[in-house]
Amino acid sequence: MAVTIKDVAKKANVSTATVSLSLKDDPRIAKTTKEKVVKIAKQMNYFPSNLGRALQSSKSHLIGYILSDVSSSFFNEIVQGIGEIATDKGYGLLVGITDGSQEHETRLLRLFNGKSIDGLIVSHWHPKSVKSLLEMNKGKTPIVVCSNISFDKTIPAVVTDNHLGGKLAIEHLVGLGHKRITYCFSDETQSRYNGCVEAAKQKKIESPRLCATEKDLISLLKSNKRPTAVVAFSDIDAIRVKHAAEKTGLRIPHDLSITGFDDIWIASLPEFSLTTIKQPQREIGRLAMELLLKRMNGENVKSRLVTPELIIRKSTTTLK
Amino acid sequence: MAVTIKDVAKKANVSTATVSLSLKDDPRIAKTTKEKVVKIAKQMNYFPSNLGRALQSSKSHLIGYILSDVSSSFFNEIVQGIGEIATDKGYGLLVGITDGSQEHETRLLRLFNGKSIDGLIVSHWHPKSVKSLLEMNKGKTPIVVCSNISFDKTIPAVVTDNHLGGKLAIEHLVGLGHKRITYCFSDETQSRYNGCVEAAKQKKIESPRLCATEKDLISLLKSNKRPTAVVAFSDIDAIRVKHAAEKTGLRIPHDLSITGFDDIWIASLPEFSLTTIKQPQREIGRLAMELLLKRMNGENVKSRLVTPELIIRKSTTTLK
DNA sequence: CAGGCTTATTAAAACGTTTTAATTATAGTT
DNA sequence: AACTATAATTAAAACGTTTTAATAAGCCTG
Repeated sequence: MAVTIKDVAKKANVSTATVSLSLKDDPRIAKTTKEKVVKIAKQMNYFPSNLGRALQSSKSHLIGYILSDVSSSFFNEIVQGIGEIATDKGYGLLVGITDGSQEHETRLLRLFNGKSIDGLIVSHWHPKSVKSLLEMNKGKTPIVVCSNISFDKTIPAVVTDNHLGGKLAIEHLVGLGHKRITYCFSDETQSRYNGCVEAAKQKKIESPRLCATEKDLISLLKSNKRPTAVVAFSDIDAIRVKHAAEKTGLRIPHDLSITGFDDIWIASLPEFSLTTIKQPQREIGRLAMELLLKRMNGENVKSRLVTPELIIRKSTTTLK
Repeated sequence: MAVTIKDVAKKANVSTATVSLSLKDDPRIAKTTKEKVVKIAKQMNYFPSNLGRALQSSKSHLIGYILSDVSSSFFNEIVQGIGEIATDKGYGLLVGITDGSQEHETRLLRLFNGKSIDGLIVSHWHPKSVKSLLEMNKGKTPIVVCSNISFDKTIPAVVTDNHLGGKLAIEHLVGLGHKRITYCFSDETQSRYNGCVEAAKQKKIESPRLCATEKDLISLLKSNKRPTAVVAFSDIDAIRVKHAAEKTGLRIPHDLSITGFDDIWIASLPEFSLTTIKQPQREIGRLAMELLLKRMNGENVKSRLVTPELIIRKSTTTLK
């Protein structure tokens, strides 16, 4: 089918070894033959098959990325960041999207293993997969976690400084005069929430209370000691908060200030104009890939915290 | 490193051929040995390397997907559809995101070629790539186009029936009493717009006029023969239209009805509540992958039109 | 000009599979 | 017991590379 190194060798009247060496400009072979071979190879439109190469070097030049079903644009940007660096360095990016179920994920892991990937980036994993992930990592397939806390201290992660993010949100709100603040909704890792708590302590306001569901929030908003501001876990959550507030007749930001997290694109639409803590998504992806490349290169790398940034829009205002 | 077929063969005291055959349950080899081999293989945690396999069969079990920089969630869903089927059938999904530039795209194509992909799905391409794409397709790498008209009649495409989509929008609006309708903004392939034109003719209203920019739209809206409804090319465009209308003091849907296209997730938010023509994104992805599989299997397949659906929300209303 | 260095090239093995054709073992007939 | 048919197993080649160690060719040097 495709033209192989043998074809080139035959045409050039040399051995395949000579072709191989010539093509990587090895000093051992004579300049004149090198030129001849290179010319012929180009002429025949020869490209080395990665299959042969991979087999021989046991390097597939493939890296895997696992994320779970996400419709939000957040991970889109991350994939793009990873892909940029990967393509740049000649790596193919194998993406696997799980639905979060374990079977799906094991299947994916198997598939990746079968493809002999050289490295793996994960943004999501099932608790039951941890053992096999750890095994891969011990073996020949280094792993880095992207935009999530790591499942094991030996696996480096690239993640936003969520603690700082939480602090930024609280400091902003306190600066506007808010003293009673609620945190919505979930925060599995607690780090954003913890940042809020710490900042609240520093600013000497009462610790933000956690609110897990819309229903809880609504009854809270109807009570007479209702919060004047909400820190939401994400922009999506912020929108949920907005809807809940509006349902109880509260106006944003007049009656309730809201901050989001992420700065996904809709946050800037006038309908929301969300004050939010921006994460540099694309950069996170690029960084994760760069770290992985280093690990694949045998270097020892540390986790990286990336700095979030407060974006002030119109969903927060001074307390009257 | 990893356990190979030879290791298994040695341990089981048989040849590699026997192992290979046993593992695929070939009738030629005796039940008892088969069982022994399978047990040992499982025990040693042996998985055949796809590299060796691919080399020998010249099938990499990898398929490529090329899309251009998209932040919208639209293609996210498509990737997911493709990925579902691919993983299901044991194929790895190699995704390449281009920025639309030709260099980037040729680089990607090279990369994919090097990885010996078995098939390719494209949602976007640069005109200059057409030649190499056609070459691949002639060769051993079938191509299908996904969610875009095909660049060549020999390449099957999976795409929404845009013409019908346009018609649905117009028919809905005419049903509400609208007679003067504008189409915003772009429509490279014209098929949605053409659908509108045809429906307008059938319904005997004046042909919708095309409006290319916000500026044009705003002056149109300010004129005394302003449209009472707008058909937007996409949901994103619909939002742009909404913003432009609001800028001129018009209220949606009272003063202006708007229809979108796609039904991306934000369309259903109360802030927009967009009447729109829904495309089954995930389904499109799955279909594209299925078609590709067939082509890879040597079957001859035809392009597929998928049927869009009118979703009525609150951005359209009867003409007073 | 025999022996010793370089320099340039190549044969052959290796990577992990699958597959074809050949070999060996087993059982079944006379 | 000799032969054949059948069943079970395997040796070896092939896929496309890279790399190591060996060979060949050329040039000095004494």
